[in-house]
Amino acid sequence: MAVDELGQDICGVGQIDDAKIALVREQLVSDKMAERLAETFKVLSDPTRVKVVAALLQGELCVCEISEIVGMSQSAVSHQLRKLKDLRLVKRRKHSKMVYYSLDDDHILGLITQGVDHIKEEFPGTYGAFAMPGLEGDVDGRR
Amino acid sequence: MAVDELGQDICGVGQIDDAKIALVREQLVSDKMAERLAETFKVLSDPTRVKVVAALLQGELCVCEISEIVGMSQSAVSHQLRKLKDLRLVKRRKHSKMVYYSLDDDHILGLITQGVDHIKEEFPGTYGAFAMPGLEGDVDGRR
DNA sequence: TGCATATATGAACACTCGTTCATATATAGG
DNA sequence: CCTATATATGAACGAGTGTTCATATATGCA
Repeated sequence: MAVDELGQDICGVGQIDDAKIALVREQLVSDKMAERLAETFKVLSDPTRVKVVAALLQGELCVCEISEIVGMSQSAVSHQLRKLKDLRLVKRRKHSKMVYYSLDDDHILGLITQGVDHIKEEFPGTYGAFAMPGLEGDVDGRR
Repeated sequence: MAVDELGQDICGVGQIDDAKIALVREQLVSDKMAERLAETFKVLSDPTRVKVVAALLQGELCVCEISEIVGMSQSAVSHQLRKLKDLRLVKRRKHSKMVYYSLDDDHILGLITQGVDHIKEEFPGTYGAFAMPGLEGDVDGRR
């Protein structure tokens, strides 16, 4: 039976509890993976950064273009780009005075796509233009 | 040429700027979608919630089982389950005194899978057991 | 060299978040 | 009824976040 760290009974559902919990724990993500997954999702947990990433799905852009597109100050965008870069969602390319940012790998598109599909299923409705490569879904979220 | 709200030139890269920015903006996610995407990712941006979701990938669990599995207090888990439920990542089923939680739809597995693939590409290495359905990747992240 | 422009960054602020603690609600069993 | 158990929740605390503002760095051009 499952007991807590004080040795008291919890969740009195029978004697197979311990085995079940041990089994689930065995198959669970490691602490390190859970932490890195959380970090990765956290960097996409801000509307400004989502917009930046969505804009970059269409190709590389310099900082001031991104700033114009998402409607935020150059400083704010620069701070956010650093976070995206630290978590390796975007990479930089310098050319003369400008710095061009682009997506670092193609799992980013997959993450956004899964997120969009989830939202369209849970909150059906139209969300405006969203016809980026690989995301040409209709309003029902089917493709 | 792109100008800021004061009418000053920015990003002096030529006269096609305005058109490019307008084009990217047209294809951009809507404000509402960006907000909802950020909300969805935010709920996965905490290691405790990631572990809860990962545990539920193996099937439904009651609160005290989840509490045991992730090693957190019943209260903390209950608070987090509410957030997961508000964002419709999990759903509840009551039976006598217990409440059983399970994943709400199958995009959640997709989100975790994409996240894991991204992490295994950016930070190669072993992350312990992670052999949940659909996630039987080797240490290189290939399948 | 000197000035303008593109980007980065540190400090500071209001705001949000996750946990703990205490307590409330609900159900089962006597 | 009363007690025990499973879960939910409000308050409060420290920790962290995103923005703005001022300023620093770096590059291009005259």
